[in-house]
Amino acid sequence: MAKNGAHKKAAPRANLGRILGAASDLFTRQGFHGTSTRDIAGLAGVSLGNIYNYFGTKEELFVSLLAKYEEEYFRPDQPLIKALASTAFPDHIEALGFASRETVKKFSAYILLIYVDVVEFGAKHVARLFANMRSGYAAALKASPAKASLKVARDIDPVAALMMVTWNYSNYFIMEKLFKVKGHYGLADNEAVKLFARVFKKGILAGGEK
Amino acid sequence: MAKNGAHKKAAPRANLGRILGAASDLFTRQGFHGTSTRDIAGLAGVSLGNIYNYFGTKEELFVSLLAKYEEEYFRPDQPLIKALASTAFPDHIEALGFASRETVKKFSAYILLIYVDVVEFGAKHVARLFANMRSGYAAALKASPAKASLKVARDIDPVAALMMVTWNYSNYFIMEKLFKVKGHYGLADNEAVKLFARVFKKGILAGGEK
DNA sequence: TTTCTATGAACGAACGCTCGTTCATATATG
DNA sequence: CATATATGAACGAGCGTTCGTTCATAGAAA
Repeated sequence: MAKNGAHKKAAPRANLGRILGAASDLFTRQGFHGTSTRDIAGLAGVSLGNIYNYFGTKEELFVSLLAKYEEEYFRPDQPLIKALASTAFPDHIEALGFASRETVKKFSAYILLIYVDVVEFGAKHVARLFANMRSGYAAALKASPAKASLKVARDIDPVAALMMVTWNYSNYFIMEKLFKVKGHYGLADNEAVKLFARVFKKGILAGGEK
Repeated sequence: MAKNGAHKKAAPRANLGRILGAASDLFTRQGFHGTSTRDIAGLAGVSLGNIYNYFGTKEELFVSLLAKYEEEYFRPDQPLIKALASTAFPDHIEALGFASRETVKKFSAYILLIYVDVVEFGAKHVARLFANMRSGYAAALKASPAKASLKVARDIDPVAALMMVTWNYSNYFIMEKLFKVKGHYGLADNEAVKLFARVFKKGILAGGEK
């Protein structure tokens, strides 16, 4: 950071990161309209007016936050993206479970901001994300090392099955994390991951035991 | 020195319902902090001050709304509650799917208000709802007409399986309805219900075909 | 019946405060 | 110098809430 020598000097645009961090903290805890620009400036340790050197409006700041997280979320090295690309679906379903858990933990702020957008903006800024959801999963499956079509039952669409598994896991951990319930199934995380994988592989009905 | 009021003749406490209805509309569209008491009074066709004849504070109005919906949601004649009580789990898994769809449609306002609470109040008012979730499903299963333990594979906890099925369906339709994506799996509602039931019964892997 | 009193829903101006945003100004860098 | 960054007072609009008041109605008293 300090590429300049002995003299004290703030890194250029250092306050940008502080503003984004403070806004993320507050928006995720009190929502958009429940957070004031003075709150953000105060937590960031920055003057009120300085926020407007970086963002035209409060909503623009919110949108920038969403964009920043989105960019990070979909990078190939992030847990769920990596798992979707490398997992031999429908083998190793558990791997998708653990990747979902890691992702929800790592990106809980992002997920909460998406909920904020749904609640306070009618999903205005995130609708695009969900509109083409299926094609992302289809691409992941196509690039997958295993031939899913061979191992998935012939009467099941592999893409839909992959989405079902992934979202089941994600929603489970979202409920744990965001709704602040610990073990709402009465199970530890690993046990829940194993249970879901067991059901997804062979079904609930007796006769499908391993 | 007051003005002459234009009083409408109406049933006593008739405005209570109008206030609750307007608040529900607005809170679900703009969130709690994004909705002003003047907005609510205006939409309800009621004076600003009159709101405070019924509710001590704006937050109290919000909490009353949540309580009203909760009471209605858990009545025995509501679709999902009825389905959980009467369905012979794990038979007729589809019935849980259709009941979930009906419930999400009928109670979309309630569900959105729960999200509002999560986003703007840190789940303060709804945490209790989720804390003892498992016991509700366990009770439903106990009162179920079929002996679930006989038909569920021996290595699967029937209560957890019932929760998994129900929440999978609910979360699917919540995403359809609240996030405003139509057919995010690329399937019509009935097809999605059938697909999920198929997977839950016999699993994804080849060899479990019907 | 008529008259009086008590009740509480309804009103909306007003209060004190906070909101998002702007702007004149200051400072430091290059 | 010019440029980028920072400050916080100031602005006007809007906020949740309060409060003095009006008035339709109900019941008691005559």
